[in-house]
Amino acid sequence: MSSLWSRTRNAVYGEITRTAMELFLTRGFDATTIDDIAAAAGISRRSFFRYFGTKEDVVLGDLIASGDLIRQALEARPAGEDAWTALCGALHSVKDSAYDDETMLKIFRMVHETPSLRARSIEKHLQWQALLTPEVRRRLGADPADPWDVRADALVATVITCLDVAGEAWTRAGGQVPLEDLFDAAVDAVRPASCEPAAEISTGDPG
Amino acid sequence: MSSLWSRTRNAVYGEITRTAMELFLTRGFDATTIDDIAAAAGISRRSFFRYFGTKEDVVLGDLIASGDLIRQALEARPAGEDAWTALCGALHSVKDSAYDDETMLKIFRMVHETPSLRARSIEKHLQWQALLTPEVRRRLGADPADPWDVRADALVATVITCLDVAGEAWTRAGGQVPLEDLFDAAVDAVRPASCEPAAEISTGDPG
DNA sequence: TGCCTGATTGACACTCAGTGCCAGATCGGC
DNA sequence: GCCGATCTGGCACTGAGTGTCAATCAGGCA
Repeated sequence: MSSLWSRTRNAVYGEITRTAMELFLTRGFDATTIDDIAAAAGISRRSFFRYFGTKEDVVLGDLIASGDLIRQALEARPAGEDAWTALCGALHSVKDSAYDDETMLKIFRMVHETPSLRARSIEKHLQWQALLTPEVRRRLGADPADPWDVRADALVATVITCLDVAGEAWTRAGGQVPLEDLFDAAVDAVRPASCEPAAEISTGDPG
Repeated sequence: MSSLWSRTRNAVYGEITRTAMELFLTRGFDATTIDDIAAAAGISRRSFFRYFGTKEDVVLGDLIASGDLIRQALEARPAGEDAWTALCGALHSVKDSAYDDETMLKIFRMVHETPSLRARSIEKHLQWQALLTPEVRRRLGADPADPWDVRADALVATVITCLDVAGEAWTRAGGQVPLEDLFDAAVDAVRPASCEPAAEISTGDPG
């Protein structure tokens, strides 16, 4: 039952996020203390930590949630599709709305320029990797318990890294170029279209 | 002149590293405070921070130094070589000696299991990327100021990611397989040998 | 309506990382 | 032996994050 308790909790969660993001974007991430956030949101310092483990999680909280969406998108891909194509297709489903493009650009820049945020963002991406690897292993026909088989890990990590690179270039370019295009360019630089599908389960007729 | 001042400094630096690493590996990274390290090394708490910016830097201090070695190795690669091959070759020159394999395994595991260490390790790798990208851009013939060209960034980030994946697999496998082999396997999974050299400056005779 | 249980909250105290400041010691050159 | 530069230790401070405890409040039950 998600009655008053959890509804209140969600409301407070959203309120903290809104308040904190506004402070971050105006006076900067490091210059905003948790006392500032708590005071502005009308809660106690201690309560803040009951909603967010760290200050960084306020900014990157949605990231881990979208990791699960990507996993679902990956599993929904056609069964015969090779792992690389499926992975790229699934990553295309990352649409962090909830913010307009200009705000998104500010947030990206902030994450990019703040070491602790940058690091935590990458940690989240590592969690994505753990989420996606099993399905890729399955598609590659790899033994799930074989620690020597690095193919799936390499593929997943690479594609996510391409997304990172694209995001970085997107901020550098001031959001002038669609993120998708940059992602595609990064992916194509790593594995040109001329490449035949990497490791495939088999039985596939070429084409 | 690197006379007494810097010689003493280097000696103290090494002493702190040795002492701290011993504490880390016995009682754990998080369970070791900087006061512990300072006391064991016979210096003041304040002086510790004159040698290391953070506690993590004691463990990962050599990493940033090897970044420069990789850059040199990359620049020393044959001029005609395609960027991908040159990058992989340069990465092979990462040999963190100074520790035996068993100690190395413990350190890897510690870094892997400690979030703050993991994060900082990734930050260092980002610094590697910034170091290596210019040379790769040069090899690709990219405009140094063009923020839209993501090829070099994608290539560098991918190869470094492969090294990460290999390192992770190496710890999972208990160091049973040479790190180089795992790295090669990861690289080959991303871009099979059947691929033709990605983006090349040109004029190269095939071979 | 009144009570009980469980989850939430705020307040206080605490540890620890990291920084700024200042006085004293120490080395190198003169 | 003196002087400037550098290193050192000690002190105080901010800020993140945690443990604890009493007070509060929703919901179920008689």
